[in-house]
Amino acid sequence: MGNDVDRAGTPSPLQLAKRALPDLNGAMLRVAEQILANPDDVARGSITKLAEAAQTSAATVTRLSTHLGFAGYPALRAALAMEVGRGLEAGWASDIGLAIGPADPPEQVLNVLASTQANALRNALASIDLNAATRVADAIAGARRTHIYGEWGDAIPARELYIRLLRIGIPVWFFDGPQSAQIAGGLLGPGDVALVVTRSGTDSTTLDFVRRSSAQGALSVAITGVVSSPVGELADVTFDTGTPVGGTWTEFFAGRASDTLTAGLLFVLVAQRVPDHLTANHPNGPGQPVVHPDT
Amino acid sequence: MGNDVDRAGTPSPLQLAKRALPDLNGAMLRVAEQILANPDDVARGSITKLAEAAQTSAATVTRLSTHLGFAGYPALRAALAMEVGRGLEAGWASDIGLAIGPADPPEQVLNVLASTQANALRNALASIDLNAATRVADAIAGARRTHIYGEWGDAIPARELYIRLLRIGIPVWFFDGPQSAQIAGGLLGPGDVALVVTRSGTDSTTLDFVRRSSAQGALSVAITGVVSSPVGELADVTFDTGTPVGGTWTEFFAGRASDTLTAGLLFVLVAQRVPDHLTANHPNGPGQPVVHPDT
DNA sequence: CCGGCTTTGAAAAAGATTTGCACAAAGGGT
DNA sequence: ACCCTTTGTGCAAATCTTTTTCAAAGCCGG
Repeated sequence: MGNDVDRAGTPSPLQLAKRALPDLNGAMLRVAEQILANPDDVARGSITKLAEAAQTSAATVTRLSTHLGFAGYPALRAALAMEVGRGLEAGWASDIGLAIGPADPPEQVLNVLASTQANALRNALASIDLNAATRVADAIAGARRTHIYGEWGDAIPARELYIRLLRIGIPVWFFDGPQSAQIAGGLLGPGDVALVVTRSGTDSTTLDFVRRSSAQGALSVAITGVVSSPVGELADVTFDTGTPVGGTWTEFFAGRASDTLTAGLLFVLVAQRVPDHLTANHPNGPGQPVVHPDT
Repeated sequence: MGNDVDRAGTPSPLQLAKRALPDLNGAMLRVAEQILANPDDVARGSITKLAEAAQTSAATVTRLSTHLGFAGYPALRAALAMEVGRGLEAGWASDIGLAIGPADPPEQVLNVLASTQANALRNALASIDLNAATRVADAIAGARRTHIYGEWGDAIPARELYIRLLRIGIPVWFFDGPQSAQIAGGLLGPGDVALVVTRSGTDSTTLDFVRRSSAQGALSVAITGVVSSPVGELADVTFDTGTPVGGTWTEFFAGRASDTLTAGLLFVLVAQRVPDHLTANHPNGPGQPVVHPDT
């Protein structure tokens, strides 16, 4: 997924300029230096602005552009703008690891929350086992019963998945709490699915539910941040959401985001396997999305 | 709302175009669709190429550019190029308009889900009014009662905020359903806070709750995707989460992500205002996060 | 000091972008 | 039904940007 970015069409103007630097002198050198000094302004401005900044004529800028291998100045500028955009994205998501403190200003809190979660999404993208997801979606789509279990905060993505599946006609139930774990586990049988969300993978009642479900012959599925945790040993399928557990705010929000993404993927895959008549007559109209915005 | 802009740097042309889509028709609509369809080509081409592709004149393209809030076509093109660059860096397509189809392979589903939500986070980053967030956090931290209301899918971020605030000792309750709307609204008084999550901003029972709460003198707060909706008129504070409502899967997931981010921000700001003794003795240890990972 | 070579900027030419204007279509009030 | 305002559109002129052309200026080995 995330690889291959580099040779995606346009070459990097900054690298080209830097590499050409030793071979340049005079006016062209000044232009190249301007580009390297503040690519952001160059990407937004015109050729005359750049020429003035480099104390030369527009003709020289055009010459440098073709010298670097571009079709002309507009081509260089476009490539430059894209590279600047890449830099923005990279810088934006690199705030991770930054903890939120009690005295941080709102602006920083929001920034860290957003970038942390975006980064968590990217990690999840690389970590989620798609074959397993396909297998689980098949199982849920064909199951007599699907029971979803999640405690406290883990109930958030669990419940979200529950109401979404419910909406498209899947025989699904949501449970939490120790008594529920016993009852819900006992009700399942072969061909059924038991799905739990547990960030730490160690919650005892959640493990109890998994154990009972497996004993009844159901397929047990866990969404967790720690594959090597007890739930990873017990469950038939364990999803690594790509974000390990941690004690800081940032890790905590990141974990929730990645769990939610995993649950969202499972929902879409199940929805794709549901007969049209169950999903077609929603307010969005047939042919349109298989899910109502309210879900 | 006037604050934003700075945090996000250049505004996202794709997002702006998509948002303006419903208000457009004829030639301008065709231009906007072209931009959304292949931003990559547009970022590299000239105004006349785009005009031809949209079967219109260059003048119309200029008009659309200014209509979207840019200084002119070059400004739009530069911003577009940067956004395309961001997408390249992140390893996913910058296609905001991409929808999930019933037959898409799991790999693509996951990719679109993740990229859509990441984009939504960035949009939320630019849209959320931090002054309003500070004001609401102050109100919740000092309120006698805080009531949170959300129906169906909107209950997900609402309930998440509820259990988090509950965990740190805030006198908070969660409600949904018509009867609850009446009762919960009537219980509030001056100095209290009524907070609703409503993606569309039009749900009648949610509006009922807001109306009753305001009548009792409570501060009413709405997290929504449509500021110009009924709830935007009624509520004292309305948060624009940066993702408008829409009927496609991608817009739907994006909306949830941006609402959740907004709710997360509010939680952190409230937690910062809570006395240490309520948050210090958690398993994470004092000095460390104010919230337990389970929350 | 001279001729060939390269580099450079000025200016013309070509192209891109904006603006002014007239016209046509759509909606609203009488 | 009529007129009037409003809005959107394309054409064409005007402005700005970009490329190309061309001559002048600097450099270097004879």
